[in-house]
Amino acid sequence: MTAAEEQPGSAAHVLELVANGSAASRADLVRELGLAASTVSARVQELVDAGLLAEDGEGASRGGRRPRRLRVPASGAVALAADLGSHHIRTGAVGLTGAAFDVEERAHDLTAGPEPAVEAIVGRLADLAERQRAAGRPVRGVGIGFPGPVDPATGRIVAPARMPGWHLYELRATLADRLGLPVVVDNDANALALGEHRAAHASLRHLVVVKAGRGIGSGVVSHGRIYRGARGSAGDISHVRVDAADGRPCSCGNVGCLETVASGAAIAAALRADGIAADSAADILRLVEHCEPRATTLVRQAGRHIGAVLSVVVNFFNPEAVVLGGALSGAEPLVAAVRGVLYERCLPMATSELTITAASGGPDAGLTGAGLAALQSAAPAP
Amino acid sequence: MTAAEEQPGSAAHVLELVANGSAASRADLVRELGLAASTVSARVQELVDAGLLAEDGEGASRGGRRPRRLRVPASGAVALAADLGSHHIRTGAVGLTGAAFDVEERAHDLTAGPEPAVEAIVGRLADLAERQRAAGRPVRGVGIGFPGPVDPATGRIVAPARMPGWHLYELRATLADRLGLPVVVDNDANALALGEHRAAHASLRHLVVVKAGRGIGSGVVSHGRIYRGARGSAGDISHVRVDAADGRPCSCGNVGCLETVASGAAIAAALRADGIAADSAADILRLVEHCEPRATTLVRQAGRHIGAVLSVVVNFFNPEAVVLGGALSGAEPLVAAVRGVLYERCLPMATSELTITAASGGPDAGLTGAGLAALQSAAPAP
DNA sequence: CCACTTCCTTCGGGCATCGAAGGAAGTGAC
DNA sequence: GTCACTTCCTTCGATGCCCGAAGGAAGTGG
Repeated sequence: MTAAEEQPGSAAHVLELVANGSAASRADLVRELGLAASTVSARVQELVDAGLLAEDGEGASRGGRRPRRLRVPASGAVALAADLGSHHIRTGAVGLTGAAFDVEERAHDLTAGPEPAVEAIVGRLADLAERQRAAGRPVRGVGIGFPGPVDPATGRIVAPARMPGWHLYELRATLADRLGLPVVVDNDANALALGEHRAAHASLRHLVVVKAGRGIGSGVVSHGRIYRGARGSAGDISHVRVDAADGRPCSCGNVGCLETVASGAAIAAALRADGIAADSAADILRLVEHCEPRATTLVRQAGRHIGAVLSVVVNFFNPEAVVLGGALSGAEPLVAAVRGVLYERCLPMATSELTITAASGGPDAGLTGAGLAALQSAAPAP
Repeated sequence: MTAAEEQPGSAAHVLELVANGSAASRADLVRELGLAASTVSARVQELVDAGLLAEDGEGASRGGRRPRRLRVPASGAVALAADLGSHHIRTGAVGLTGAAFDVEERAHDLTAGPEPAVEAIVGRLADLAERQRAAGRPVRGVGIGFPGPVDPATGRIVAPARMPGWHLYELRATLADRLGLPVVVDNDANALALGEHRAAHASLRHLVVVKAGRGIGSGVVSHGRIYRGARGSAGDISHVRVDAADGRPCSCGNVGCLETVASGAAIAAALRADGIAADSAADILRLVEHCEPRATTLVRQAGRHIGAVLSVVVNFFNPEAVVLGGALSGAEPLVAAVRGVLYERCLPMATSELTITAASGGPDAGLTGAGLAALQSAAPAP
């Protein structure tokens, strides 16, 4: 029932099923994987021998012998992860279960260019690596979520809006070099999508995860994996033209983009124009929670615009769920507006079994996703 | 370089590579598949023994021994195919190469309900089967392209607009029963997408094929295969709301859908309202070719509306190509308008290597796709 | 306590693929 | 012409993955 990874019954796949709770015993794995019991047993044995999996007492009987429960050992491997925002760097260690340890967020202005950002990231992650190793957890790799387009094959940043100096920056190579670990760099929305998929929707095959914060991004899960499209830019909904934004110049160089009316940055700017102090998405959220009417109106409007664009996506892509993440997804009016527009505009066939929900993975979902991506790409062999 | 089918080196895959011209010898197959030469040889031998593949003289040397050329034998298996339109039934036999034989189109009003349509289809296909068998070509199955939503798992028609009596009709089961052959039923746009992909864009992985005729549909190829989404309704762009259609009631029960301003039916209705006789998409095409200004304007406008919707799709899905098919794609102004809007509105990253083109598979592309789908689903073993 | 279920392992065997080795046929330099 | 080299394809073990049968261990429920 869970996302396929690589081969249907590979070691990595087994590990994932145990880590995310889909399977807690060999018998569960047999049911999930559809492989012969002997095959599963052999694979589990390998993983136990390699220290990547541990037996952990017995589970409840289902009418026969009790299963021997499996779990990922506490001393299991971790990946270091960093979730980069335009104004912060969030770091942490992510285990195979998707749990994040030792999470820390610091303010940092990414627009100041790549060098200071790399210094900050390397500093934080090197400390983190040391602490993890001291705690007996081997560090397998590094995952980075970057708030802009990333070429997934090379780990290079491509033409990010509003971040001069980053274009074609070799972020993966640089970090790999500095940290001496394999590094995976992906778009932040893709990281969030991966994290949400694993944390809350592991059984779904087709999923759209929207990250609504200062900017707007989306990550697409198709057939249980991140879908990137031809050039790696799939999931962009930020620069779709909407009529309500007619003529407004966008950071992408075009005019009338969704981002210019529905992003956190746009809402904050509109509030400031009305003399209401607001800078970040968190500020907006606070205003909405305090029932500031102007903020609520703007957020609801943003939700309607996002919903209008998503209605095309839902009809076209026919996902099983639309998950709203990012700071603004904490605002109920936004979620309600998106829901309303989608149910009103989309085909009944596309919405009849569609889940529309705010992200449930918490503030670490993006971090988790970046870490899981790194763990996944690192070979599970010891 | 070609679409993956099932296992990377299955018999069906080998057959497909030879059929579509990607490989003409065992050595080519080795290069395409990345398998060991011995493995490929064994698989080819099986297919030759089964009569599904034949040796055909020798090819050109590449500096060593000449390869023994492989081809699909003329007496190879075919599938019967039917491409259903709201007002016609087109039938033919499709070989593994994607060539269609014995094609015939008859007028038939599908809105009259399923029973007369089934009679017409069975009549035509039974004749066709007899002729093919007489010519020594075994008939492996039947593929149907239906102009409405199809549940791909069951081959049932689901809630087609404007076609009372078809809802939940068991088209696959009925035809399989009547013809005594395995039947595949799919949406006509999906069939067209499959046909176009094989005929002209076999090396592309992500592709959107729009069918613009009396209605508007689209078929999506992702990772080289038809993408269906959660409920099989993926690819719908017809019922996206566009502002220019504000308030117009649509056959789907909603208002303001793309279909109400950009479909062949809508254009024809607008022309009739202006006193210009037009009924079918073919009529519109004729008017455009005769430079009737009103028709040209309407078609260009339709292209802009379709382009606006596709711009969302292109940003989100990031395909390698957008292919415009269906009768209206023969109108240059429509293609030009779609191109213009896409290049204007989409992200440079999404369009920089995007191909936007009219379908090249000819009028039989949909038929071919339906037939290929049937051949593909029928096991290649004899 | 006895039949039945579930869980898991051991063992032999099937099947697909691989790589090495080599034969057949061709090219091109000398 | 001939000799080295290339390409094409086949034959023949060897290997590795997976399966199913058989069976032991442990529990449940009548």
